[in-house]
This record gives sequence, C-alpha cells and structure tokens, in this order.
Amino acid sequence: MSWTEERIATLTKMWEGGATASQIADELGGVSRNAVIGKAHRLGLKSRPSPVKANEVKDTAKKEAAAPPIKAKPRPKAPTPTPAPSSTEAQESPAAAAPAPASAPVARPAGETPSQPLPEPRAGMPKIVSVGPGGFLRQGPGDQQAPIPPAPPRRLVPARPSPEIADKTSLLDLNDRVCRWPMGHPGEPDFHFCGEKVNPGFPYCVEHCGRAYQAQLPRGARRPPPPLPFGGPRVR
DNA sequence: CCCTGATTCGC
DNA sequence: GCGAATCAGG
Repeated sequence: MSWTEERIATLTKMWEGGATASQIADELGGVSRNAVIGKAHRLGLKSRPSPVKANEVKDTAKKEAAAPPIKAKPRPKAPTPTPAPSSTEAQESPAAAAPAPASAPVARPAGETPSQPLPEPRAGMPKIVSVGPGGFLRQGPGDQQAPIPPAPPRRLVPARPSPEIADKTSLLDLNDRVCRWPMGHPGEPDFHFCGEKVNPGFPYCVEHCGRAYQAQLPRGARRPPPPLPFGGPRVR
C-alpha cells in the first residue's frame, strides 16, 4: 500500500480528529499503526496527548559521554551515542509543555458525580464523556436523540442550501466550522462528512455532539450500541 | 498484560 | 520515504 493523496487526507483528518493510530491504521487497512504514526510524523502532524510524552525532561545532554559499557539492546544495529556537544548550561525556565489540543473538550459540571468508571476504554472515539458547554447533557441510549434542546442550531444564513446530495462534505471540505462527523467509511465512494455547522467549540454539530459526547451508562443499562465514527465494525 | 504514541534506523 | 522494531508511559 502506498500513501495516496486520499489515504494521506484520511490519515490527517482522523489523526486530527482524535482517532488513535490503531483506529486509523485499521480504517485505512493495509498498514500498521506504526506506519500510521510514522507517516503522521513525517507529515508533520503534531502529536496528540501521548502517554509517553506527558512531561518533558529538560535535561539536554545527560547521556554519559564516556562509554556506556552496557548496551544490551536486542536490536543494536548502531549505537546512539547522542553526542550533545558543548552543553554546559541547560537550565531554563521549565516551559512545561502545554499541549492543550484544540479538540476534545472535557467539561465536568460542578454538580456532576464523577463516579462513573467509564467502562470500555476503546469505544472507538477519544474517550470524551459527559457534557459540553453547549448543552446536550448526558444522553442515555433510551432517550437518544430526544433531548437536544440546548444550543439551538441557529441557521443564520443558508450556507448550505441543499444539505445533502449533490454536495457532500468531502474530506477536503472540512474546516473548523463544519461538523466532521463521518458518514460511512473513508475510502468508500460515498464517504463524506456531516458538514453541518458545528456546535461552537466542538468539532461536531449539535446533533452529533450529542452522539459523540455520551456519558456511559452503568453496565447492563446499555442497549443499542450507538454508532460511533471510525468505531466498530462497518455498519451501513 | 493491554493500550498508547515516539523514536530509531535498515531498507 | 517507509515502517518494523523498539522504547516507554499509562
């Protein structure tokens, strides 16, 4: 498999959309997550909250320049001396990296009880739960779709006269203002994105925010597995 | 263990 | 440029 324009576009969008490398790789098919990560980096895509990169040790040049006798790497093709010449200083203001991804807003109303273990870590989307400023308080599978009163989707201007056929929101049509909820699966002929105006502050429109940011219900009380973008098995 | 992303480096 | 192997934190 090669990185065609389309595949790269998909990778980029999904990566920025918060999908994990595994999900992306799975979706693209024919590539490993390593390939996805590697490509993402090569593309210059910034790294999203990575578990291994939480903090940044501000100690440049701390690798013994002497001669590390031990180096029992299973795959020692070429030792990495990491020279680090002339570095006697190293002592700056701890500019604690502040990633703060533009997306993935995690709001927690004061009154909310955070006692939801949140099972199923691999739900298919960045684990975002609870609510968002716009409203769409936790929805249960039962009342799905029903309560979406807050944040009325104001349609000030008919930016999209025909919100369907004809002009589907393609990967390239995405911007910060349109809902990037995927419709179908990348690569398929009619794959497109919602394209509706987003709920301010979120990557999705109000309706899809309601689906994306759902609070998990206690085990057992869960019924219809809500379709998630880039999520489970292909369903159409 | 599983997961995650980061990095290295032979190809 | 690509991605397996590897690393390393959660």
